[in-house]
Amino acid sequence: MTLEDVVCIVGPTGTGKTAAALGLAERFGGGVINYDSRQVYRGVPLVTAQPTSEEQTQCPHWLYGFMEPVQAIDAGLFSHLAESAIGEAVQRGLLPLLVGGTGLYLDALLYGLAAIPDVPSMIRQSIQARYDTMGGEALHAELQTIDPQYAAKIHPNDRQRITRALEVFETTGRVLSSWHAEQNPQPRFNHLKIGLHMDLDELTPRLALRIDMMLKGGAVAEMKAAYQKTPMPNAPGWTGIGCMELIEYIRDRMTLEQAKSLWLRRTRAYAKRQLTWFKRDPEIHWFDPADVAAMGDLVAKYFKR
RNA sequence: GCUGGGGUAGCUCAGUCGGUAGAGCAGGGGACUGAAAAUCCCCGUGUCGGGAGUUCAAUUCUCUCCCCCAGCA
Repeated sequence: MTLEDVVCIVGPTGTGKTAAALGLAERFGGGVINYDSRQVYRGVPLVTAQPTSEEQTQCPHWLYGFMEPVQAIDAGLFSHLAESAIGEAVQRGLLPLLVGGTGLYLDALLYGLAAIPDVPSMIRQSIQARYDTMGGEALHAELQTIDPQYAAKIHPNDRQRITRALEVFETTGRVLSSWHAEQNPQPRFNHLKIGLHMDLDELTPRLALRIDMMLKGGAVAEMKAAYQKTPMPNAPGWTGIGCMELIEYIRDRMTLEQAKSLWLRRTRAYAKRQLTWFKRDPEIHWFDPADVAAMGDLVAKYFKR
């Protein structure tokens, strides 16, 4: 069985991935599939920088704004959904263009995940509770005895990874590093990664400008309406940068100025983490974000289209 | 003008019973295998407002000057 061709557009937030994707879609007859963990949520298209409805009419789009804010998404669910979206696009004769910023989701999709079953919420909750009462040191020490290999890789303060490792062990009776070891790293698609490169100094003013544009475009009203429908500050859909700050403002816990400056700082820090993540990926071909023609030439050459 | 509180890292501040100083945030670097726009790790020399005095030694005590804040005039 031959692998499907897919183009992945990567890079930090705010570099113009949407524009590049639309350019490539036009040239090759493509369909855009989202791999951004926050743009899947309904009700906040502006704040999460989803493609506008105008942009979405230019070619078919998948996986934008379809989840309810109370629903949680994770790499496994995403990978599953994206796989079928790719299938649909191919069936329609379109070149799938994966666009987004969640590196983990892209890896999960391209290389697959270990077949770890879902963790029952009872188990998750009890481990969370133990972390709260006993602390990271104690649970890390516990992990050290059951899975020294994985424990060595993570820090006692890393609550998320420690509790994940323990809950997987409790659920499956197997240790996380053994699950990971059985994975085969074969790609599941014939993929080409195109990176839009921009360093932080250049990106920062663009991010600030984008926040201003979002606010001018009605971001507060959008968030207010969405929050009224789902008035839970901790809903999974509200964990995106921008949402959290605007909710604080809406709930009168912050001035708009405070919300704005926090929003920018966190966006910038996020962009930096993305840069770090993508920087180490040798598969990525880096481009000037504006040079869509050069990206297209590489796509043409690589896939002989 | 008077009284009180301040002037310490880019910002907000802690501290030194006298032996030249440290947190949070910001910033820089990094990790990342089912919460990932998450979670986490590493990196801190700065005329301790200026000047003078006491002292072996002052950012720390004293005096003085400058600046900020609050209150009183």
